[in-house]
Amino acid sequence: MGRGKIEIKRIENVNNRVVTFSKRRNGLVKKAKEITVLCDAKVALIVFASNGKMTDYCCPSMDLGAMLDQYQKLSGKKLWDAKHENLSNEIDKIKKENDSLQLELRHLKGEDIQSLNLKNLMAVEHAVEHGLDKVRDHQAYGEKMMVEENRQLSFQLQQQEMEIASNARGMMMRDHDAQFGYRVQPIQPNLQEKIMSLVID
Amino acid sequence: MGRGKIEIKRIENVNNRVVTFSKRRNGLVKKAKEITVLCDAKVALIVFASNGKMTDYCCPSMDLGAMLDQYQKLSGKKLWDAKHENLSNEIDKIKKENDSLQLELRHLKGEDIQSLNLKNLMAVEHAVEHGLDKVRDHQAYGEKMMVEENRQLSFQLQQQEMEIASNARGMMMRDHDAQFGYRVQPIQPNLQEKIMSLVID
DNA sequence: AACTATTTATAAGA
DNA sequence: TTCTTATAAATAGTT
Repeated sequence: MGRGKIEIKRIENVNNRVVTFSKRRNGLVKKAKEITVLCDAKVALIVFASNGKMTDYCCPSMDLGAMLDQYQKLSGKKLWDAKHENLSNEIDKIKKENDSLQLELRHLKGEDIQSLNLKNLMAVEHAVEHGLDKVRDHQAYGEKMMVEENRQLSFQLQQQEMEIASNARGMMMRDHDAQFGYRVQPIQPNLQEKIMSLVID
Repeated sequence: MGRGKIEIKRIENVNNRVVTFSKRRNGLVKKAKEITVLCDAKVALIVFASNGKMTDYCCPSMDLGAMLDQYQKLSGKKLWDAKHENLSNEIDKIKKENDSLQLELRHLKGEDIQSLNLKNLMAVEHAVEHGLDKVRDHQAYGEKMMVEENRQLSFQLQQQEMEIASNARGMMMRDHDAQFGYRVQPIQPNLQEKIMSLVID
């Protein structure tokens, strides 16, 4: 419908294609609106131009979400129900995992143990005893490290005092021995940090 | 476009309306196909007749699901993402809860305690000690109940023996004292079951 | 963005 | 529904 007949195939001239798109898209939306009004129809229309720009129309009597729900019912095709189901399943799985963790935790804290039989009760006792041992070992280790740190700090202090004494002597000797000056480095520089992290909140 | 001009308003004559719907719906789909081919456009079209019957068209280069994903991105409107987001958020929340439960559990078992500071470490120690006490109390309670149960069983046994002796005596007296017959009931009927659940796997 | 010659869609009738 | 056909509407090519 125009000055000349055209074949229905891709318009190669970019400009013509863009102009034709614009005209026909307007026509399509107009027709969609008309059939909606004339015939009481429900219409949803989404158009993407080749440049990605979108145009859409949805009849006023039903929103797109409802249209698509209806589409899924009538066509049997799934648009989002599948994803939806997967997520729901995952939630169920994680919730169960959560419940069993929570129960185990309560057992280790000595709660709800009425529900345990003797064998499981003994397993819990062993787990708890073992945990307690490890916690106490760890604390003992911390104390041991503290003692070691003390020893090292004392050592460094002594070294620094010696250095100061040496520098003082050097000054008195007009820097005569400066080439033999030295600086003490901590043997394990991060040790103190590690221990402090155990002690400080 | 036809024998006469028409106003764009609802066609009241049902038959005309249905016929017009049919013609215009075909026209709409045809136009949708044409713009798809001519202009490289992506088009999705869903039409419901007033009787509920559905017609749809989707360009061959993209399925409806992908079209709608794109629609949501470009329009910012949510069709099903809202539902999905809720579910995803819930999953995240539960997963985090899960992680912290798991960490707490490991701590109570004496694992990963390097990451605890002294204050938390002591809290864990107290929790574990308390749990151990409760587990041991519970076991002690079970043993005590066992002793008590034994005592009661002995008592019942004795009562039954007396009953049997009494019945034997009654028979000899030709049921003369039957109105004074009695039956021993267990004092705590479910006690044994409770204890067995502690002992049996 | 207008114009307009032509093609296409379709309203009414059969 | 389908076909026909007169007419309205859409639009291809042009300005």
